[in-house]
Amino acid sequence: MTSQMKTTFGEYIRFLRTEKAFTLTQLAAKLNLDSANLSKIENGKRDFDEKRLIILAKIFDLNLNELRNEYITDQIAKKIYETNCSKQLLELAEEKAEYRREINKKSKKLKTT
Amino acid sequence: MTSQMKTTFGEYIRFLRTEKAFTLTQLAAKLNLDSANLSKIENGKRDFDEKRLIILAKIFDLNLNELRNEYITDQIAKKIYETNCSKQLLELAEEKAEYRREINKKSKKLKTT
DNA sequence: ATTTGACTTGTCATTTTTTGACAAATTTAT
DNA sequence: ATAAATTTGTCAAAAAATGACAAGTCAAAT
Repeated sequence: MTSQMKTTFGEYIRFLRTEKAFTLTQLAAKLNLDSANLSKIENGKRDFDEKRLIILAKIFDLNLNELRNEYITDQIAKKIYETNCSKQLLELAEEKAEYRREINKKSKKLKTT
Repeated sequence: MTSQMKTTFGEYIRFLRTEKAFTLTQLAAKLNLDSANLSKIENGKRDFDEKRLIILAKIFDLNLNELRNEYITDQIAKKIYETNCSKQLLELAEEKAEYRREINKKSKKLKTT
């Protein structure tokens, strides 16, 4: 499995966990989480808290940035899925994101002036 | 201004409002909203509640589906912007959304079996 | 210069959503 | 059959979003 795979983040955690033959309870403890809730996370019934990415990276010796990429792409995928956003609309969304970046640039300039 | 423009949803509402020469107070009343909060919405400091899309469409005589598209692309753009998601990662996100759709299809099949 | 109207900003209580925790049920492996 | 692992349901607590109102700025009109 490469660092960028097309699964949910929950499934990815499960993959990492089973690969190292941890039980839910074991991994949950490391993550300072209840095993029941970790189960829900792996099954996509709850979100993994972004704050725990750091420790998750440490546990499995992963590059934090790559892990974060896994995470944010999952977050956005979830939103795309939930909103039933077509590819065409997604392109528009990307342009709108670009527009937001432009606005931000400009407002930063104003602040320093 | 076409139905699909590259602005924020807040700016779009402001455009619609000023086009019809409504004051914040007037439009807010129609939307059953406080004018102060509508101001925040237009200035991107609060989100527009999806539930109000229906009435917004009525007020400005817009196609609800197109308006909804404006809305969801804005929502996703916001997420892309906030997470600093690159175009490359966005493609991955789209694939992951596709994956979620696949999963969903399969789970529906199981239910009917 | 004061008043008026439109808009913005800050704050806070309320509501809604998310999370953590625990108990109970189900599944899996031995 | 038993034990361990996992899943599911529930509920209180924490966190985030929303509604409401007061106080502020700003511009135009008087």
